[in-house]
Amino acid sequence: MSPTRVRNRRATINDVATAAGLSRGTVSRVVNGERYVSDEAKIAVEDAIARVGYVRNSAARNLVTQESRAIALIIHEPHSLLFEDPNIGSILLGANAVLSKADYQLVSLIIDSDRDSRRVADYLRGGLVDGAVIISARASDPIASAVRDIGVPAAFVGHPPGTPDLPYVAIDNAAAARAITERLIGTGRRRIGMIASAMDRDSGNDRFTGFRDALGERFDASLVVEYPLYTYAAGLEGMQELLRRCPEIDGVFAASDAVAAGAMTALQESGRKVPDDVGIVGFDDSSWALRTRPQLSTVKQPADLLGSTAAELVLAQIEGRPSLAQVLDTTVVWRESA
Amino acid sequence: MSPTRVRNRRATINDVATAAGLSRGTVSRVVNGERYVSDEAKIAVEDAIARVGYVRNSAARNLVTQESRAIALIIHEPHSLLFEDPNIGSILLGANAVLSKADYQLVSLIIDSDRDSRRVADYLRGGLVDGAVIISARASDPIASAVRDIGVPAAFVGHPPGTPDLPYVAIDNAAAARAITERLIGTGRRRIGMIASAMDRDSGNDRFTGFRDALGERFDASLVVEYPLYTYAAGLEGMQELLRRCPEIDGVFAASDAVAAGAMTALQESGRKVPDDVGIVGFDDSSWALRTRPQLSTVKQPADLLGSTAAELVLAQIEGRPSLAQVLDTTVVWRESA
DNA sequence: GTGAAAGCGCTAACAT
DNA sequence: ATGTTAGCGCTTTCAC
Repeated sequence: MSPTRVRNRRATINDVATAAGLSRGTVSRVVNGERYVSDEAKIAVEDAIARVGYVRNSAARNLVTQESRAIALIIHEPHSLLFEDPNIGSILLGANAVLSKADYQLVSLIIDSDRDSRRVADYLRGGLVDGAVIISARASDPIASAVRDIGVPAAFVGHPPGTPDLPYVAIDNAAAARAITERLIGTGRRRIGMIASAMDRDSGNDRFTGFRDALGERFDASLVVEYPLYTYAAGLEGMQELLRRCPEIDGVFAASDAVAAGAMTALQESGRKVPDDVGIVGFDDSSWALRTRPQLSTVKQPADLLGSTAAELVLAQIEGRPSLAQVLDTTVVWRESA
Repeated sequence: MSPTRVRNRRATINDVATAAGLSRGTVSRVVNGERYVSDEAKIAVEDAIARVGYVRNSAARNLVTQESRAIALIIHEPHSLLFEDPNIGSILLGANAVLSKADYQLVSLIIDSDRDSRRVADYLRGGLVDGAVIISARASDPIASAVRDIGVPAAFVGHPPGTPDLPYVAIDNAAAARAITERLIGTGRRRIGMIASAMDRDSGNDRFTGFRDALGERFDASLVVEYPLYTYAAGLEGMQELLRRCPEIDGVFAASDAVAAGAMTALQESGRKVPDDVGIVGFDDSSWALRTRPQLSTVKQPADLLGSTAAELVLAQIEGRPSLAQVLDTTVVWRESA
């Protein structure tokens, strides 16, 4: 049962004040743990709070303090990708860890329609959050410019072209792709292809660029296939297509681990051995990489650090500290697939 | 650039009223799209809003209306499981679709520490949301009883033992497990084992119960291994252990598709053929099921419907309609793995 | 150390 | 159809 309290109405600070025989001001001071309250008053208030079952109304508090101590994390992903992408969970957890420590509530808002997009923009505009991190926005995502217009402190994870000029955290996809492609070249592969994905996003586009640059003159556009999403299915089909175009292909860079896993299945179904006949590398170092046989050589991307850094960028802005874009390091993890 | 507005202060309804030469009341009516405003006034207000750059302050509005038009979705999962579980994304999207249509904002709150747990409880208590969906709470999860105590309209996805007496949506895990196990028995398997997972949750526990019941007298406890999480790794290790205990095993029920995929890898590494030597079935009909070779026979669980139904249960309570627990149907999807 | 009072920005009931 | 007014529940000067 709930404590004795006024029927049909949540107890307010006034009820507490009356019950404690003190003023609202004093109750407020106790509730906010301020100095200058006698032990006597403190006890009386705490006792009264328990008796009337008081809990503070956040709307009222936010109204007067003009802050909410909440940060939004906006996820705008195509349906299928939402939880197919192992990075999202890590980014979320990374951001939550930082915000939690700073005593901010992380609220995740997902955008799955234009209607959502508008509602989320209103949510931000209304002052219900003090800042926002925008995750994996596509190029020229309307929510991205909305965030800029609203003027709420914000940071992006990733840095798509057309993104408003706001702080971001990203990895250097092109450099990472170049590094792993060079390493693949170093194993003596002669005909190297790529299964590119998500070319409408910075990640997909830059990974392709890095691949092309690493190959230089040896780059062969006919050995590149492109799919809209980073999925296992894309890898499966893409590899089959590549095999059709060039049966002698002996090296493949897949735009993500999921894609690489699909490609490996296609390779094995075609009777080829990995890495003996064909070497294959992925990107992410997600749990996919350990699931394939042989295990995948891949690029390790610090997803949780991406999330925590973005959160810190937002906090910095709120506190008036400088908040600068950051590019995080990646490393190549070499296993058995190439 | 932002529109002409009072420096260093967001425009309020008063600024709009002054600029339009009308009263606050009229401005409020226009903003809320109420009847009884002349076209003339409407235009004047809209014009003034644009000029001063007015956006409504949600805290103030929520304070007077005593509602927020937001619903929380609380995710309390162990780290690794968070985005390993393909159902979560679907549940989220399902809930979002329903709430979006009803013009409610879905805010996802993740609990990853005790600190988070307290903060989320405060968030709910503070009146920042009008309702909550609690997803996959473990048995006796403290947040579950907190939600009950707070008294906010709520619904659970899943129905762990020890859960407060609140509406929930679930599938009948035991019945589904029984159905697919019986089908496996029907293929003539003699030594059937199970890789159980997450026995501290209703899903894991009930799937085991269903398996045991289906086998009846033929149930052999030594053919059951148990792991804390529904993961590929659990399947891999679990299958190796089962093979060690009983090399003649010819049928396996894995508690989830991810587990089944791991088990299949172990089986293949041991030189066994699926389904010829060993038949294997999973649970979820997630994207995992299509990724294995051969593809998995499994139980299809309507994850998005779980989310949308839970959201409807919450809306029903808010609107004072009856809100009853629901058990959703599952179906067996028979493919090639057994 | 505590009380009184003003006001955050908005809606809604009541006048007119 | 529009203006006036009284709060919503809280924090925060400013007195004392």
